Amino acid sequence: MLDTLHERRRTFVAGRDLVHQGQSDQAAYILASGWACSYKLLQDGQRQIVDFQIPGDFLGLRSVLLHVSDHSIEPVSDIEVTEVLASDLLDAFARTPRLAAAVLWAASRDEAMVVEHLVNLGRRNSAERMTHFLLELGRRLSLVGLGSKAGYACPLTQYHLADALGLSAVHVNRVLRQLREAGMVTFREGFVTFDDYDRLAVFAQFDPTYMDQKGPLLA
Amino acid sequence: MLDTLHERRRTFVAGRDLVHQGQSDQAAYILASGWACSYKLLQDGQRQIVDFQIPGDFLGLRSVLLHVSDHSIEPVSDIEVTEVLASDLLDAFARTPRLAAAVLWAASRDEAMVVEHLVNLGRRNSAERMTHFLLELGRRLSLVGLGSKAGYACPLTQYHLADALGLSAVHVNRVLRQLREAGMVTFREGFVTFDDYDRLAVFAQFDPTYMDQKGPLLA
DNA sequence: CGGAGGGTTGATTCCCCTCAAAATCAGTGG
DNA sequence: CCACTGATTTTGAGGGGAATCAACCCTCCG
Repeated sequence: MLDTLHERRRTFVAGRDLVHQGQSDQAAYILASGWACSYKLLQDGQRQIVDFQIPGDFLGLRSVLLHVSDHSIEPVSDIEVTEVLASDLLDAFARTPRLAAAVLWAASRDEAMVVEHLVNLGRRNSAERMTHFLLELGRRLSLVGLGSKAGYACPLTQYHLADALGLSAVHVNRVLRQLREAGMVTFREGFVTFDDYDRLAVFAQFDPTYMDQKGPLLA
Repeated sequence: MLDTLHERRRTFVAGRDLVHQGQSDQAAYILASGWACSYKLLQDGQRQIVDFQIPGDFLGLRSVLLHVSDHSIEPVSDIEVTEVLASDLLDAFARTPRLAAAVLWAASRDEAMVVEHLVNLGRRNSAERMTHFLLELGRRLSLVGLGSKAGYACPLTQYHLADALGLSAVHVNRVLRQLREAGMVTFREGFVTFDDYDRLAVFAQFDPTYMDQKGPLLA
């Protein structure tokens, strides 16, 4: 069923937005390779990154369901996606209720992720926040074979981290140094290396149950 | 269709959790009267309130869809709810695809709300954050006839505000005083009064488009 | 070879936290 | 009717974490 949806394959270059805040009648995409991020801009130019998307993730699902996009999406690296037209998706829901249930499950999982980010911003200090973020990303990448408890390749800049964690880029740099010198985690030259995974997990109170869902409910 | 789901009516007293983090196979509820809040606890005892629910809102939808609850729900005041059993909801999805689409839309709207809270925590200072929060609540209450641009009744304590906004209760108190003395908004004795709505909206960069959705897409 | 993007470091400032103590208020039982 | 208790709000003093401002470095690339 899903295969019939995989329509057009497209590529986008790093830095040029796929979706703009306020845009309507948008298509959704499934990310085939590369990384992207979804973010919101404030009027004064500040931005908050809501989440990063890695291969296998949906892009812009909420934009389709709400008819209008409340956020922008930027490719972090060059990316390949397969486009899913809104109309096709809706038709598929009507013909295959279980697909709707599956998408509902996926949307809930996304929301659980955003909720955990909210906790991260609201109640953890900068070092815990950074650690939790890097661990979460590692776990997600592991699930699709792109990482392990040793580490992973990571195309993000320190500016990306700052905008995701609600910190300044300068402070991100200091926190990374602190974590590196403490022998906990190293972020350098496009790679994240976990120097002491277990200590990191305790330090950040990292409890991954919110991302390890059993899969869609059996309707 | 929805009416057949409205099963048991139940009441809960303020302060005693309806749903516990980690609980599985939970029912969902529709809030008939009173206020509730969903929150997550950290191991060190801090808590982050994710959202408040007001009459008409769904409670615990995500818990049902994910089989297990990643958050707790506490009644802020005494509340009345109607219980919706998970099994009934799933049956209804199978029989009425449009209902699934509608619930998917509702879930997306909830997520948009959480995303805005994320921006609030990440990129606004305490006064802007407070203002934005009070405006959002006012708008939501207005939609169900419980508020206006003049203000609304609000059962929250300053501790609730602190846990929702990622601040300390002491600082919440100072911010409220500051806003009151600036002639912008008054939070007192269970009432929020907007003293200068337009100035507040500009100050907090409050753009309510993320909550004014047109309704479920027509499948 | 100049420029842009990204990373690093220091000095200073300030927002918000923590600790501490009162004041106010609602409920409760004697 | 009042003493007592606990929850909530208020205010002050002091400290610290992160922001801001300002350089400087490096690498890559047209």
